[in-house]
Amino acid sequence: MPGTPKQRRSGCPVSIALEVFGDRWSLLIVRDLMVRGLRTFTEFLESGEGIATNILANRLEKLEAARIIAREPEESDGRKVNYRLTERGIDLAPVMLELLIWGARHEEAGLPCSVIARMAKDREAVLAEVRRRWRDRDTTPLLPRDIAE
Amino acid sequence: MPGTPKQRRSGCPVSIALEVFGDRWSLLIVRDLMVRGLRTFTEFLESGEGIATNILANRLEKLEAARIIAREPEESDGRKVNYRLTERGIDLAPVMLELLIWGARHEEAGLPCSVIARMAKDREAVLAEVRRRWRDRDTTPLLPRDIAE
DNA sequence: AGAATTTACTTGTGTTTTGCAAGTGATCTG
DNA sequence: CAGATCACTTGCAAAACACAAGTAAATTCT
Repeated sequence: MPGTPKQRRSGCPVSIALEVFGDRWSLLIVRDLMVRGLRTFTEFLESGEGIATNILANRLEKLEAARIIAREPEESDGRKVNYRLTERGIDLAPVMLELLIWGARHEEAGLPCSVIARMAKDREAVLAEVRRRWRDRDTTPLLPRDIAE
Repeated sequence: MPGTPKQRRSGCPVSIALEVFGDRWSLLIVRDLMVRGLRTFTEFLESGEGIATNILANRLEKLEAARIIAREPEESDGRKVNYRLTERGIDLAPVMLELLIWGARHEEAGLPCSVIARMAKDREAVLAEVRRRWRDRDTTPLLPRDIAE
């Protein structure tokens, strides 16, 4: 039945959050929007993770339905669609930062230890900067690609 | 083949973290261990999310392989196996807390606003308490079940 | 001691989700 | 107008998942 609301597994906020973006791809799209400054379908496709086109389309749809991202067709080019984070989306910044710190600390990631240490130490400053960029629609990547890998 | 390393999609720490626990169930098991004080297969099964036995077995196996949890058979009862968080596992506390805050703030969760506000404000204190409980093997739930829902 | 119960799983089956390749239509560029 | 670009959709095979049932070892009951 279309329109049937999915039932929640439990009232736990963690469970609810995972129902929305608990999969291998959703948060990577959010990451691309949040720290890499990507905005279009093709850019996400080429971001290096190897997501398939149908899955990407499906995740964009779900993230939009969850009001984490919004789609806006570009005026200057009718083919393009720009995706951007909503307020709910940018509020995922702390989650993203902690994921980054955990991943960098516990797995052999490409980030130098100094960068990780700084991020963990200046948590609030990093988050403020992410939020500022979002407000100002400043899409320069937070981490240069050669450092971020 | 067990022990065969999966190839990584990218060197990004976020991507690496999501490869390990980017699904609907893994972090719920970590949550049960971290804040609810659950430790056995049956307890996880009955935690209210409705995970199937084969999936639970599979996730426990994967989390153990990722060294996020460890299994130790109980001495006093040869049938039981206790699972516990490793150091890598307890280091997921900040991720868990931010997920909790996001979920509670943005979705209609069962938590009262006052509890959320306190958690967000006393972040460091909450994390210290979680870590202390882990060190002391204190398994009393962080949140009473009637509040945590 | 034997029977029933508990515990931690495994196995089988059908459904859903995913990954891959190819294709489509609208728009833009040369 | 021809070809390229962009954001997708479609078809199909493979993998993951959900559900129900079953199993083996350890423990408790009688």
